Amino acid sequence: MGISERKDRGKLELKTQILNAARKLFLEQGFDKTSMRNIADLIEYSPGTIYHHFADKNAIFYALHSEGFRELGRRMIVLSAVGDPLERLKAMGKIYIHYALENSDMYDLMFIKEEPVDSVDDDKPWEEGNDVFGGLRMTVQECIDKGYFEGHQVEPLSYMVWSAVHGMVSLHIRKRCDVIDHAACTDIVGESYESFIKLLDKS
Amino acid sequence: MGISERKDRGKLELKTQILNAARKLFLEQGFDKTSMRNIADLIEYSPGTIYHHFADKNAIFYALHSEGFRELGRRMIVLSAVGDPLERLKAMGKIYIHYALENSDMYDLMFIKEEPVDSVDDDKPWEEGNDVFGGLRMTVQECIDKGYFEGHQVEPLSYMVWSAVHGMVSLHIRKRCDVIDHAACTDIVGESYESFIKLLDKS
DNA sequence: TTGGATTATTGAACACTGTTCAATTAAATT
DNA sequence: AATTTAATTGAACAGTGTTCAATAATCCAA
Repeated sequence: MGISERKDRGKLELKTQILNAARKLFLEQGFDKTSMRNIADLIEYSPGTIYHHFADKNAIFYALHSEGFRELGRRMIVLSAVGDPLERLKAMGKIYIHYALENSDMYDLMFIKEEPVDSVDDDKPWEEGNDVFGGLRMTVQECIDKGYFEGHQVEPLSYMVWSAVHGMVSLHIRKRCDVIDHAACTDIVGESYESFIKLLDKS
Repeated sequence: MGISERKDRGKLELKTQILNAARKLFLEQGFDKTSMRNIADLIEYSPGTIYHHFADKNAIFYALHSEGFRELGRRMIVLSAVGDPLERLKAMGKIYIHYALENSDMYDLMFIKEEPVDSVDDDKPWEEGNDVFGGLRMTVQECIDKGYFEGHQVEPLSYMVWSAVHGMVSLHIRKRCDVIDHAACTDIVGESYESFIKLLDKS
């Protein structure tokens, strides 16, 4: 079956070619302004060819979106070095925020954009998100076990922490934070997260 | 000038006709799936006519988005009855969340969707948002004045509070909260907000 | 090596999109 | 009634995602 191996390799190469072109164009000009023809032009194939490797435009960007989660997960690995769960939780938020602000287009795809309905099964909903949130939930649970956050439940508390950091970065990415007084506050996301940490420390 | 009055009235009527049709279609099928021709068909005018009342598609939905802010502001009026600023702050969040979940498409337009770059002047950035955030900032300032939130600054703290509620509702609207264990938590946004309030109360 | 079956690739075509603009119709003014 | 002004049209433009019959390239057995 040496032949079909080469076949698979060739196919995979084109698939990654498409993905590379899509990523390049997407990071340069955003999702909406990246057309299938743009991608096809860049890899010098006809538009129709792409559809033999991806069901539709969403499928391409769903693949990229998965890449983003792998990278985010990779950045979270260093957290295993942090013993105290509350400190780990705080560091987690910092990593999350850094990733989001450094890769805002990717973050957009991962957490802000409308999910393509077709690409998500009802049975296995959003596996990538589950991995990230699972890590958060575990850390929050450890905090509770150690006596932090008295009177809180793990599920709502985890969601709240996630919401706080997601809110900060997504309002920033979507430029809704122009309402902030820049004289009084240069790095609104950073300082806002410090404010949040102060709340956590008092609990 | 009785004639030009009638003229203005007629023009305004068509303008609101367009707005009504746009709102109806938008709430039924969303922004992207609502086309200019759809709107034109509904009011039985040609597509070109719309462009004599609105610069482009964004202008129409920017007008709707302004409506949304007026409604949200209207709902905030009852807060003047709440004397204690911390209680007022908490009630503010509740109203915000309720509005967002009841009018999720509108909220999408107001806080999640990419702002059309052209519709925002650099000098007067996002007036509507300023009004809402101004109310939040004032209440937070009052809290600080009364001795709550020791060691916090008004600007980052306000942004943090806003981020928390925005995060909760926007993750919910964009269906990113499927990662939550529904057995342990039926109303994730509500319970998560309760968790947040507990943090505020301890500060 | 040749012929037949597979597979990959093409590019035209379809039904849409937002937007523009010369031509037409309607209304108001002189 | 004639003329000016404003409102309205619908075809046209350049683009979109997607499909599909036709073509080109490849592989495998005889």
